[in-house]
Amino acid sequence: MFQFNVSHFQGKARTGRLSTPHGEILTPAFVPVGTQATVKSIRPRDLLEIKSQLLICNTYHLYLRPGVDVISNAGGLHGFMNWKGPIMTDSGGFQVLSLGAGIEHGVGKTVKLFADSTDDSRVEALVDMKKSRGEIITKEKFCFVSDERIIFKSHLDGTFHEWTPEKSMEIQSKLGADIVFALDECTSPLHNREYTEKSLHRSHAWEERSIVKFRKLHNKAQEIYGIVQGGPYEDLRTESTKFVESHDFFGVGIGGALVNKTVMEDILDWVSKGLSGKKPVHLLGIGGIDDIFAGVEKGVDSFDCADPTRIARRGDILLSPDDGGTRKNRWRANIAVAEFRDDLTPLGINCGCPSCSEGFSKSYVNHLMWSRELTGYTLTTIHNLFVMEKLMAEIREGIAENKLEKVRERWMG
RNA sequence: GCUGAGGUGCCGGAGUUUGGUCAAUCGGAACUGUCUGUAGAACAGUUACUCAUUUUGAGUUUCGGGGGUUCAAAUCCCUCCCUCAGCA
Repeated sequence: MFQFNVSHFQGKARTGRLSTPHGEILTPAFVPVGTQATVKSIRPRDLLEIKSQLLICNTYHLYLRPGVDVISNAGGLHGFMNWKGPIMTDSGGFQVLSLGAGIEHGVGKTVKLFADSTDDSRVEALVDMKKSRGEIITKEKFCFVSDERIIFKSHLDGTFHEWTPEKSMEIQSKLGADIVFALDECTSPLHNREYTEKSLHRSHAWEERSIVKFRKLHNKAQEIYGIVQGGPYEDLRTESTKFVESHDFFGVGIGGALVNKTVMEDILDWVSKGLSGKKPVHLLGIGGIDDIFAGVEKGVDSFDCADPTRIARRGDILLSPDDGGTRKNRWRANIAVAEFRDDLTPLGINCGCPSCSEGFSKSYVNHLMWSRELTGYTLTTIHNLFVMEKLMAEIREGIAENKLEKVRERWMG
């Protein structure tokens, strides 16, 4: 049922086919984020129309609401959300960061660090600086970690929930995604070497418990990815890659990789050296257009990212090179600003996405955004995901024809 | 023409009774920035001018126009203009 076959290589970049019980995924693939069993503001039929192949939903959010049994009784996520294609579920590991140290450190998973940020003294100096400016501390954490378990404090109602790797597996089994992730701890870019190393070994222990539990569940309709952690430290990344490769994981996830752009490329480089090449590789949570090229060229097969759908709801539309997207403008334009109020051209003049080909103008979407009208979010979300799919299709074709550099040149300049 | 109610920053709208802590509460809007396994249809900052600046800052011109009282006026007095409602 599960298979991963590479059909072409160009260097480390590769294109292939990932087979799951709910369909095949052409790789490299972009994975829209559907945290709460919906890609916000659009329907499964919209996803089909723009040729999205695989979604990622979030175990933590769905466990809290509507609850695992509701989804299980509906026939799992596929039945519940009426998306018949492949799905992956995150394990809750990211919430360890986003609800825990992320709040404590006052950062998301990215932070503008120095190029040589593997130097702990400089990272700690940055932490001190952020503390002195009052950018750190302040808010209460929602997630607490120990070797044995995670304790979440629900962001919805404040109730406490204990999670173990075993529990994450049980929940993910009931949710019924095609691909599940082992429970890990995603570390903050502001964690030091000592903590990151300790955390890595804890993640490995959790991942071992995850796979033992997962195999015991004998759920043939699912497969599991392990996750490489290790922060910005080469030896830890190498060790972690070896760990995931040598265990019975179907695929490899790379987590916590976007410390900053420079370090991310280093991390991808270190990890790619340790990969056997047989397992599909998913880069967790990263999907900037430049990041995707960086990942593909190191052998990454799939990317999920909340950014295209999130910025869509703010009025930022993605621009392919056909519509003036460049590295300089970060392939985007904000359609909600006043200068577009009278612009009757489509969002992307040369786009061809459902929103643009139906003729919805910048002026109209500007008005919808300005008025907070829901249709606006739908139109921009469809547009942005379409641009991502256009990018991925070009990348796949580029690799197949040994001209990836031309695709890169077209998008990156 | 009479009577009454008003004229405040991009807009709406506080503040005027008890002059100072008012470059002016609050809301909207705009602009800028942030955003990458979604506590996110979010958040932060800016929105009179000049200088200084890591911060606290200093100065100038502002609350319909003009004049006055006062150490000090969006707030008090005089006068003019304008808007709205009712009555002629």
